Amino acid sequence: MSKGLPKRSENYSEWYNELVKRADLAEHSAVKGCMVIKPYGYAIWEKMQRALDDMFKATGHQNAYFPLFVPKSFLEKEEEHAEGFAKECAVVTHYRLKKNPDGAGLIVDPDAKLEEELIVRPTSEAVIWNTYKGWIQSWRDLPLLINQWANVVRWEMRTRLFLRTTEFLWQEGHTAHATSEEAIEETERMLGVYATFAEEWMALPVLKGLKSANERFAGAIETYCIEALMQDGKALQSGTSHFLGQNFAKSFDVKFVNKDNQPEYAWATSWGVSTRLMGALIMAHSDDNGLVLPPRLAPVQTVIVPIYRSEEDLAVISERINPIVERLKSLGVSVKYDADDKYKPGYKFAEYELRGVPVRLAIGMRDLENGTVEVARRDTLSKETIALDGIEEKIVALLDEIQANIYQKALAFREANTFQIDSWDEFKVQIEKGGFIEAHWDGTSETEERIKAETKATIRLIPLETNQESGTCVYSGAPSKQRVVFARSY
RNA sequence: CGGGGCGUAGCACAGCCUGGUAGUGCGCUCGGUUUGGGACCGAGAGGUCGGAUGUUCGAAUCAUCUCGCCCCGACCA
Repeated sequence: MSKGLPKRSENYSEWYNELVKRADLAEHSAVKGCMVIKPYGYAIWEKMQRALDDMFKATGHQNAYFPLFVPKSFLEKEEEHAEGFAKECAVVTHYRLKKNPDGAGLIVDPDAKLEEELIVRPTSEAVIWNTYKGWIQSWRDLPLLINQWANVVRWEMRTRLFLRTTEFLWQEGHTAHATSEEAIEETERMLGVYATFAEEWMALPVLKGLKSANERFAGAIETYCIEALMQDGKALQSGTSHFLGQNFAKSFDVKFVNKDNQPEYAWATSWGVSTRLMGALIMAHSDDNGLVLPPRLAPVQTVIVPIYRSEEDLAVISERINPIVERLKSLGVSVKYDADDKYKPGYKFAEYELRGVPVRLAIGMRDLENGTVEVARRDTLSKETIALDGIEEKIVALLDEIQANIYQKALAFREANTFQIDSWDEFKVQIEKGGFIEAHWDGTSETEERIKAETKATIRLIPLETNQESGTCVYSGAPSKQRVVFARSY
């Protein structure tokens, strides 16, 4: 048992906040709304980055880097885009400080006012499409498939560690294509990459779909998304992929000459996932004892704790364990042998549990005599004593089993918390309990807004793969062609 | 922006109402005993009480102002 971690059932958000801090993932910084990602949390993010980056490269993308600052005039060019982000921009107005002539410290030098304000990027469409103007002339320059790993700033009113911070880390893909069809194909391809990553690496089942017009990215023709269900019954948008049409090409005058020697505007996509995925990972799997990490993203997949009374005992145990550590490493398992004398085994057990290490081995003199080892798995909290011989292969198999089990558990949770609702009364009752609600919707923004105003539920997505099933809108009673997914969300 | 809370040792907090030697737990240092689910004993080190001003013989404590952070809302691709 971990000391004093709040219970999910009693106060979910306090549980989340405490867990993030206690598991050493992140902490609040001295700067409002901004967090410090600590080494253990960053190690998980790095594993996510690595896996995603490999997937981007495998689908033909290259990394590049664009400026942190966006001149205000660039941001203004795409009107909807500008309007969508205007309310949450950090603005640089000066470039110099000076000694305070009236006292101690520094003041902003009034003589150092910028001619044009710079916006700290909330996203990079503007600066990137301004750049693409110089890169794209001919159909031969297309498709242009670029990704950037970066930080962005969105001045949200209220923040939460990982889920919504003023500054956050993400990747943003920005591609340019010769045809609408190609761009849509790209948009859908990257949504698929995100879904695959969520399911295979994060062990997080996600729904794929389209956003309604209200929820669409500012400046997009169509926004695709993946949505996951958290343990408190709220939805979390975990990734988005946008078909931007020719909006940005027109705003930034990015034209190419096609094979018929005719000028055309390029077609665009953008897609991103952020450190918010860390929040999804934490909330989807963890329990009242702490973090539960899927093995594929765990910085330490297996920890080995020796139990000993004397230095001599430890030497004997280490002699037996060291080759096992080497063998595990050669099998690609990230393993830590924790022979640190500073803490007792009980402390270590609790600590590794809190940090979500998938597999823990404990071995003492008693085991050495019996040729056994105690194997504890984090996902089920179960322990068993098994033969030490051949332990390496068993661990490799066990890690796979845990990865699959965590996914199945999350999937079962989502299925148990997905409801088809056909009456407004039932809708209002169910939304209080949480979960995904599949209901008919008449397709109008007005209805969507009224539902939101009355229940705080939003349309999370319009499913991509769905049985076309006609019905009547759960709110207005007007005809509907398919069910959409409602939920309260983060 | 509204509501609430907090700012005192590295961390978590008490003390404030009723002004008078700045405390407790964890952590840290040293010594010893311990080690199969967060060990114990002993001895130590460590604080401009967020900041400013005022009241007072005297302010962590009272008053005024101010800065900052957190939580709940509103907001949010």
